[in-house]
Amino acid sequence: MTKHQMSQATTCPVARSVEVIADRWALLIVRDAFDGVRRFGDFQQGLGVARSVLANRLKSLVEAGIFQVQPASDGTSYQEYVLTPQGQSLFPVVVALRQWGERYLFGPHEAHSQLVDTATGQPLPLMQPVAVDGRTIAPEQARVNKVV
Amino acid sequence: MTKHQMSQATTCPVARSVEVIADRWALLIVRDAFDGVRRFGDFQQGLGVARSVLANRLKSLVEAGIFQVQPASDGTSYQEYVLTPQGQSLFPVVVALRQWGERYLFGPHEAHSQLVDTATGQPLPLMQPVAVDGRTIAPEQARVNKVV
DNA sequence: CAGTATCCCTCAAGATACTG
DNA sequence: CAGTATCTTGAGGGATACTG
Repeated sequence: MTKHQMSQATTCPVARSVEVIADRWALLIVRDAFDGVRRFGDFQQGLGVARSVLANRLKSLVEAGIFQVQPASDGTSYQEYVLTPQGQSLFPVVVALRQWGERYLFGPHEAHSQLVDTATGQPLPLMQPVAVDGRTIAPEQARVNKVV
Repeated sequence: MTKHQMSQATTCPVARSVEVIADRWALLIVRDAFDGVRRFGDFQQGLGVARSVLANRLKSLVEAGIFQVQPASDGTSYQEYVLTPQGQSLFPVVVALRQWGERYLFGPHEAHSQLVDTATGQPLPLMQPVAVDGRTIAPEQARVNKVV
């Protein structure tokens, strides 16, 4: 089954999301965007990705509605890549990945980058599980892919 | 920069998580596991993935500590692949991907699979944002990748 | 049924050089 | 600086056949 056939067929939102953003670079580009990066060169330097690859990914992400291109804010004639509302809605995905990584992929005393509240400047531990209607839901209480 | 070099260098939890699970199949395998799938053949049939690919992915996921292999519960001599606690902790990631997909990758009347509360049998809309210390946090209030 | 082994092939990724 | 064009390489994925 090809990717395209799959995207036509699947009724699973997880699968569709995976097709769009679950690749090596897309999520890191989005992460950097949340950190304020907007320019091609800054993405490129920060990620260490080949220019051609970055150009392709950004194009895909624009087509997917995650980024939009707009004139540079500093008056130069270049472009900026900024998250659309749809792209900003990926925040919980990035946070969930971050929380999981912090918890399982680092040693107890190993340093890692942290989430910071831009209002207070304080680090946000952010270790609460996803909440449903004000209560916490554990994996055992739900089935992820039940078709109804 | 190779993948391995990257895994040694990065202090970003998002990047480490991406290395482990952000590929085309891994997250779908985890999704199916949350839906109760445990056997090789069931994963294979459900995903439509090549056997060899599935075997590789499952091996990687076991090595990463996301799945563990255990004797089949039905008395046959085969194995079952079940999520470890670390693997179950990917629940928020899968849910976040699901929510985003539901919201942006489906038409208003297009059917999709849903999350179901196994206790009540009711579908869970699950559209609340990630909570921090009991309050809701919006993307604008935080930086994802600030190193502190 | 549950994998493993093999072959083939496509595409993603990197490097480099070039253009506006 | 911000891309585009081109080439090469290698890993990932599919199909098939084989084994316990």
